[in-house]
Amino acid sequence: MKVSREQMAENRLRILDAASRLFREKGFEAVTVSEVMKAAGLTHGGFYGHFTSKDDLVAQALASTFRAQADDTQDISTYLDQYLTPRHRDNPGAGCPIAGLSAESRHQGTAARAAITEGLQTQIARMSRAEDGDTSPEMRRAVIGSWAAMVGAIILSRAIVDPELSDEVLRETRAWIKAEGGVAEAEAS
Amino acid sequence: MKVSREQMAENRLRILDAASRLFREKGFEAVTVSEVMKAAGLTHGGFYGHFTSKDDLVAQALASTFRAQADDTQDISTYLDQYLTPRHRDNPGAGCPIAGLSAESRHQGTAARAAITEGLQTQIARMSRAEDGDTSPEMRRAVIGSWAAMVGAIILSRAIVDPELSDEVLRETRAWIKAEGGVAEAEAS
DNA sequence: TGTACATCAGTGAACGCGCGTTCACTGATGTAC
DNA sequence: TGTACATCAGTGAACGCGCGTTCACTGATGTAC
Repeated sequence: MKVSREQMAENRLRILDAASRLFREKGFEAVTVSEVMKAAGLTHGGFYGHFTSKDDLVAQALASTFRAQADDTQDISTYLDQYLTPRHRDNPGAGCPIAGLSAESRHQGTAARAAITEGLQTQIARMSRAEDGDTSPEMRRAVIGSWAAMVGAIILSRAIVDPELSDEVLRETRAWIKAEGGVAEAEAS
Repeated sequence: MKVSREQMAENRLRILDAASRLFREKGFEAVTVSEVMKAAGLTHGGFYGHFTSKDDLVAQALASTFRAQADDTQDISTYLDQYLTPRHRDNPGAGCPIAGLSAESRHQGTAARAAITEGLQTQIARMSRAEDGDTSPEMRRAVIGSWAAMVGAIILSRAIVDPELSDEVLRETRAWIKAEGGVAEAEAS
């Protein structure tokens, strides 16, 4: 049955949110169109009224997730402490889409990879900007290096079965970034 | 037709090598059993004479890859220079299995995840050992942090479509690790 | 404002395809004598 | 050493299943009068 225009717009958002969470939890390929629609409270047949294909959903869900993430501007040093935690590691569905999906995006379509690239670009640019609005090369370098270490540590900690080693990777990477060449240090200089 | 025992052992190795390369290139799920067997010069039907399932192949291919990698003991500082390069980024099939597959291993079976965990464990232990055979906590921390940054940088550089930003991530992460808290520094202390 | 009707968002059965897996068969291997 | 035969690695057609996608249908929406 037909629904109102507002209802349809809300359904579309619910599909995107469900897809974003499921993709981060289980990966693009393991999630089915039916599963996404069911999680959004709909049946699979209506999917193609909102999106042209599963590839299209992947790309739009990524873009939508980055849009949502860009809104909550974070203090960089508290961001690190929230990022490299068992809580983030154990909740990929609500976690960072770069950590959860950038590796798999390599095997996805052009639009999905473009969305990931753009998300990374804006994230790096945003984190590199100091409080006075300037961006020094040292700052940008520290952001890129720290960011690579953060994403890598979450990915490794999720891959590791042994809980002790997994915790150690998070803890030691966090300490290493902070002590040795973190963003705060580049900020201060 | 039946083949000799040596021929069969060689075929098994060819299947494992082809699988290892294809998995790193295209991911576990995108590679089919038929594709692996064809790359090994065989037909798909014979597959189940060597492995009990595709999951079994995934686990055994990973274990075999780590065994091969453990042999070539590397000097750590030259390892970094070889690792964070466009060459490595552009040749995942011959590249580091951790960088290529650890993110996807989360969605694989128990045996595959155990193989990844063990591979990581031995790699960290091997890299943490100084020339005199000792392992200091500082050394281990620097290895874990550097290693997370290296894996993260390769994954990000492969996800990024823009070649300039991709190169920058490799270059700046390499410089950041070296300058700010790399393994060499912990070695020297 | 009330009514008649065209529109169209959502439903659920059905389709085609490719995948992992199975199996009857083939013919070279390697063993028993 | 030579021969007869049981074994079994590899072949390729076939199977079942789940996936993405399509489509005829339903019935609430919202517009024309």
